[in-house]
Amino acid sequence: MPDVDDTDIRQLDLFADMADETYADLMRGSYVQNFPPQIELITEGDPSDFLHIVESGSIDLFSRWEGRETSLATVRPVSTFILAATIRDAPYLMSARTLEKSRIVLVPSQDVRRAFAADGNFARAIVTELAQCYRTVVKSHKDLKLRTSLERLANYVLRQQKRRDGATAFNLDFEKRRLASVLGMTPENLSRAFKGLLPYGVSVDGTRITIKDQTSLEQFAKPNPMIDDFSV
Amino acid sequence: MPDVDDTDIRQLDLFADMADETYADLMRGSYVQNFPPQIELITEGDPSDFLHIVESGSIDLFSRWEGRETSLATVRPVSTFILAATIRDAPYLMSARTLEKSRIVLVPSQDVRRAFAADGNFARAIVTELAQCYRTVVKSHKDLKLRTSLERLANYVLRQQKRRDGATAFNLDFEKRRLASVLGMTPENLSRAFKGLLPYGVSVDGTRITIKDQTSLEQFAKPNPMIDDFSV
DNA sequence: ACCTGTGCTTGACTTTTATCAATCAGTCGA
DNA sequence: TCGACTGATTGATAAAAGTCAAGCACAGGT
Repeated sequence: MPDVDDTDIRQLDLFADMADETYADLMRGSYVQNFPPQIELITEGDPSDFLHIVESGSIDLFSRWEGRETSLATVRPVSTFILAATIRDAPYLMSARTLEKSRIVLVPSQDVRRAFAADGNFARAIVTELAQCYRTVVKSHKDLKLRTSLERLANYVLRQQKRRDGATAFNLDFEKRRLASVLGMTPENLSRAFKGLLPYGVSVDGTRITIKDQTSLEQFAKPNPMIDDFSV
Repeated sequence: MPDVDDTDIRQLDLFADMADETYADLMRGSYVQNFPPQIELITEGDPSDFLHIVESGSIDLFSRWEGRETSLATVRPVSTFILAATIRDAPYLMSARTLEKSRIVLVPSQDVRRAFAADGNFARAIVTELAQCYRTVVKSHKDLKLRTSLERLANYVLRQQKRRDGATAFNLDFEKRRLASVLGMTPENLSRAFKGLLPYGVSVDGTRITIKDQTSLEQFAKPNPMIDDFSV
């Protein structure tokens, strides 16, 4: 893998404690590729031939069924996706597409499984990563089942704000229709939901969100670490 | 752990390949307890002091938020729950209660983490288990986001039928209101949904489901292995 | 056999969410 | 500068799901 600056990758929790030899082994069969926006990298149901690592850009994980489609998550650098399918040697459960121009490292799944069997530290790192992924999905599942769309949006706004160190104004980092899909609603409804947050001091201008009344928003949203705190 | 017949447990994929010594170590600090029905074993947000293993009975994993409550999964013997919280040493994300009289093994989380660090085979077994759990939640998430409640019910019926080796009639194995909660709807709506399946040859008498027109039901439900096949 | 409680069902109604159609706003390229 | 396109918004309407209240059915205890 001569053309990849793999220092970032080596630093990932997943690989950091891996033996040098195993890491070199793993990277030997890997390759890097640049993809334009809106390219479908993998399709659910396909066999999991590669573990993917996003070096730059961003990836939409989504799923289709009977003509419907929903976004499940966004992957940002530097992290991996479809680890579970790779480990279980099972088909991908989600499809993935680039949202923007993205640089992806492709690691053959067979090599990952071999490294997993050979290197205890790697196996342990995978556990931590998977446990994290698992807990994240459980949280979104709770979000979806326990809250109305307005509540989901309110809490989403608060989570974003936290990511921006509490700024009272910030820009959404993706299209509204994708946000709608992630939150489990239609674009039309997202528009209306934003209006529904006006009484709680949230205003929207294009892609820019402004929180004018933090207290009021929090009182409405009732954020809960067991759903909203992605670090826990 | 003198009072537990642990042969079942030793057979679990999670422990099968573990070194004898590590296993003995792990079980030394564990204990078994019998619980009556409807006992809340753990509450979300609490620190994860024990890994739980269901020896007999059944467990409801659920979550509460602002007075609302939803069931997320049912755990049946012999298997573990809350593995992810234990491994990450993070608070439980779900609450758990006994549905019936249940026999539970409690393994101190610290011991599990120690065994995990010491025994590579155990670490690998945990990976497989977690990957499985993760994929299961992703599937229910897709079910919830991509389907209407009628479609979810139809596919649920088909999944149950599969579990009973394709029998055309079988009994639901839990209360309808809990089924409603699992499927993300109200009990009233579940009643109506069952009626909605009548045109597709599904009839319900109390707890007994009869499938009279398999083809018609499948045509409506459009089951998909990437959502409904729990073995994949 | 008869209460009594619990869970299930039903009907009427409300709220929430989706759909369809039209319009608007901003971007990009000719 | 002007279309042409794409995504966002709005309004009207419909469908889906939830709520509330009443009635029913069955099981368990007396």
